Amino acid sequence: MAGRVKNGYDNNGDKRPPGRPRSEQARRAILSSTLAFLEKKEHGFGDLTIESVAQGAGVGKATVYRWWPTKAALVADAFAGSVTQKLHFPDTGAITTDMSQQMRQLVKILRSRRGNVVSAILAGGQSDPTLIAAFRDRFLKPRRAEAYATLRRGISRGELPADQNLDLLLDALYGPIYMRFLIQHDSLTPGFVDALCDLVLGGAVQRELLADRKAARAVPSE
Amino acid sequence: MAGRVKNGYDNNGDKRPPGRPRSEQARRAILSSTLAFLEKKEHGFGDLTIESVAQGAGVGKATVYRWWPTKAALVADAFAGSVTQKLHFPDTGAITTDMSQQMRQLVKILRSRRGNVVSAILAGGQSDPTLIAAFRDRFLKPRRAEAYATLRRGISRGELPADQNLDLLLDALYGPIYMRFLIQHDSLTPGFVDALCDLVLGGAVQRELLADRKAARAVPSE
Amino acid sequence: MAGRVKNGYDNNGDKRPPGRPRSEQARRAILSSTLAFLEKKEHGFGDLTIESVAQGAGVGKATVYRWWPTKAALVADAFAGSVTQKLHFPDTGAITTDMSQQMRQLVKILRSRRGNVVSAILAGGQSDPTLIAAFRDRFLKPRRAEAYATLRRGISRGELPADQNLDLLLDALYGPIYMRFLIQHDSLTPGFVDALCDLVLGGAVQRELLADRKAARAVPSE
Amino acid sequence: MAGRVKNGYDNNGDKRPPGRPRSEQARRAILSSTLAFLEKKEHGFGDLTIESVAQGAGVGKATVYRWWPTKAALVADAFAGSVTQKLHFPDTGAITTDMSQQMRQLVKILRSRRGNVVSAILAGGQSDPTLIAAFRDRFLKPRRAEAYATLRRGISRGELPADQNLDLLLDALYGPIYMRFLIQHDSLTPGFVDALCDLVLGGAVQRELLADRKAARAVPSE
DNA sequence: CAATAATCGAGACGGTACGTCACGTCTTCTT
DNA sequence: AAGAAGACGTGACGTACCGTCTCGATTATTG
Repeated sequence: MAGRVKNGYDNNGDKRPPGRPRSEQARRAILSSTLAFLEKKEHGFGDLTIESVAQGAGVGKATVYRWWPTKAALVADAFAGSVTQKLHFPDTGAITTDMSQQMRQLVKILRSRRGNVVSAILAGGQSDPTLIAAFRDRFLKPRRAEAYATLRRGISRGELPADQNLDLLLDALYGPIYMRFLIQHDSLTPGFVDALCDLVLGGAVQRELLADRKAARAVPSE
Repeated sequence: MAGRVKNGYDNNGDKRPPGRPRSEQARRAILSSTLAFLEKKEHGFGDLTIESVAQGAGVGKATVYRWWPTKAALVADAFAGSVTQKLHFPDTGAITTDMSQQMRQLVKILRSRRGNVVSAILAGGQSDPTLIAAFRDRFLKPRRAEAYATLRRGISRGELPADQNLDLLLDALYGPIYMRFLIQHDSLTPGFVDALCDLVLGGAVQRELLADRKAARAVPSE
Repeated sequence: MAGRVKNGYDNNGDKRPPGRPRSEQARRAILSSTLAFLEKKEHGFGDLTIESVAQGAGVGKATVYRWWPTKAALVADAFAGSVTQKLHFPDTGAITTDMSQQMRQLVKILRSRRGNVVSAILAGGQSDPTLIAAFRDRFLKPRRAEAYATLRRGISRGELPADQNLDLLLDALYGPIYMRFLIQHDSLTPGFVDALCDLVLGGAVQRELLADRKAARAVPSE
Repeated sequence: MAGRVKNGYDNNGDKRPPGRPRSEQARRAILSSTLAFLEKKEHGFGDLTIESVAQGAGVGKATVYRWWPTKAALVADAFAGSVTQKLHFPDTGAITTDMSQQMRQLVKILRSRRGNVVSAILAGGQSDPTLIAAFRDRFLKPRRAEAYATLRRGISRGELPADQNLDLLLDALYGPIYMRFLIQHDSLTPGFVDALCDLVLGGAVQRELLADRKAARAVPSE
């Protein structure tokens, strides 16, 4: 988003503007330098300085400012570029395993150095709305789209009720992960992910079974 | 406990240290100034400057530094002092309403100006472990203790299975709230809280009922 | 020479260093601001703050610190730049008038606002060796060189003995001026200067006459 | 002077004020601490802090402020109390030796650690008139009084002309010493003192001889 | 092939807040 | 009352980055 239009990378017409073209090498060095900084455990969004990014990239400060209007835009770009990592939703035939496998991947990322970048963005986003918006738009939304598809598969399989509120369900699944990630009051393990899936999806699934049963019971009595 | 021991307010011996005693008025003014700053919507933890806190409190900068080693310690103290607010768990006889009523109170606080302080602490805590620890110790833990009691009431009433993992259950309940609060991808309404309680607790409750049923079914036919 | 080499004004090579060149305007504003401050009667070296110099020059504090490592170096530079003023030794044909005329000029300067700068340097120099060294090198030595020439003219004219210790003679002439200037126990007037010249140079001159006389007497009559 | 009247040491009436009497021990400790600080080569008047004086004396800051209104008053008192040292004018029968012997003593003091206190006072005095006044009144004047007597002895002995301006003569003798002491452009040795005395007093003495000679010549031959 | 134009690095610029230090005043308990 | 201890509001210290600017050098397209 930020810096995108200005960057001119969408300018896929055949006309190039005059003058020296933007240095792709500098751009990459800047984003790498930003990520490298944020991935260090002792650093947060607030500690990141444009000065150090520029120096770390071997680049003039003005080159950073020329392409990214704010620190948030820079960090958002750097983060977005780093999420090439697949957070895939498999199709195992069971909604609980579909979800838990993807959630395990997320947890793995959050616990890696890359997780530091996420916490930096979420932290910085608390005082910079554009940053949290970037996280939502570039990271959360694309994955939610996939998640919806996965859940709908579950519905069509009859594992979930058709009227299930999917947003609520997804928040019930991912909210605890982000909470433990940010507040660190308890361990963020694969085991936790599985138990969480069982609890939340189990609830929904069983509700379905109960409903079936209720419908069945409506005929003869018990 | 940042600032706590140094503050000497635990010094419950009968001997006062020599020298001019600490100004209780200055202390209060500083904490108030800090809260007042953080409660403004446009401000976050990163925007808070000791300089402005001191000026807002009509106090010298050195007086702030004398008692709080870091900005984080100051904010943690200010926050802790502000949570005299009741976040009560009622005893309505039904676990779902007990929980949802308290969660609605939490949501109300998060959506108030006080919520800004919470987000500032959670944000600041991402790069300052003492700050997030302060949040856990002074806010989260005391409330969790109450929540355990409430949930155990539910177990003794037979609403929840005795082997239910309470930490998991609480994270499933509160995680989604914190997630929506911090990422703001969806609305944080009382209705959301109720639906969330139904989903999560309903899951646990129904599992219980199912188990009963299964036990019952074990005897005659199906 | 404090600040000189770093200033890069001696860089008479043809290559300019990279980056934005130093602002000549800022440099001048800073030195002027410094002089203006010190020339006020109520101010001394100890009262001079970098903060006020910067503000008075309409310049950031960092710009001052970038080029002058200490307050002393700044004051020394400011003073050196201000001594374009002529302190000329005339050639009147008589050593006493040559010296007294220049000394009267010095006294005039010391009694002017510029004198405050001198006292500030001499005062500051008591705890900062580089400052007193700057005064010696940039002010005292150049003038002493001229004074030597003037005195040697007197020797060649036969007004002074050839073996006269010139350093001693100059201290005997200027020491009392600086003493009255700094201790202010007595008035620093042109009349004082003349009487001083008569006393000190008269002593040397008369010694010469006496010696001549003695030599003459060695023959017979007068 | 400063602090004297307030000190109440002149209060030789028989009535003592009620309450705890002033601690003589504290007073001495404060003055010693002050001198000890100023005698260190790296310290000047500007570096002296009341805080360090108090701490060095094992005394509360308020005790210093209670008795000395300014840093200058404190330093002046400390210095005055330290000049118990004899700077005696001997009576050797010859004006030149009388003076040079005392001047050698002065030079010795200036070159000792005590000299640092003198330079601190003269430096501080450049921006604090009360400090330089204290130096004049408590140190310079008493010694000048003795010097006048010594010089008048010389006049009565016929070594100096009766109309000699004594203030001028004394400044011609001491000015060069203070100049070399403060500007440090040349060595401050006993040899320098002797040569200086010869030059200045010799001038006066020879002028006297010449005058005699002229008077004699007024009759006939030689 | 020169002229033009936008980029690059470097780094100085006027600012603002940092965290420290000493100021001179005050408030407490002890002597 | 004077003492020590030490907290108080104040203000300058020297440092670090901010975001902007001005350089010479570089690298493209255009005339």
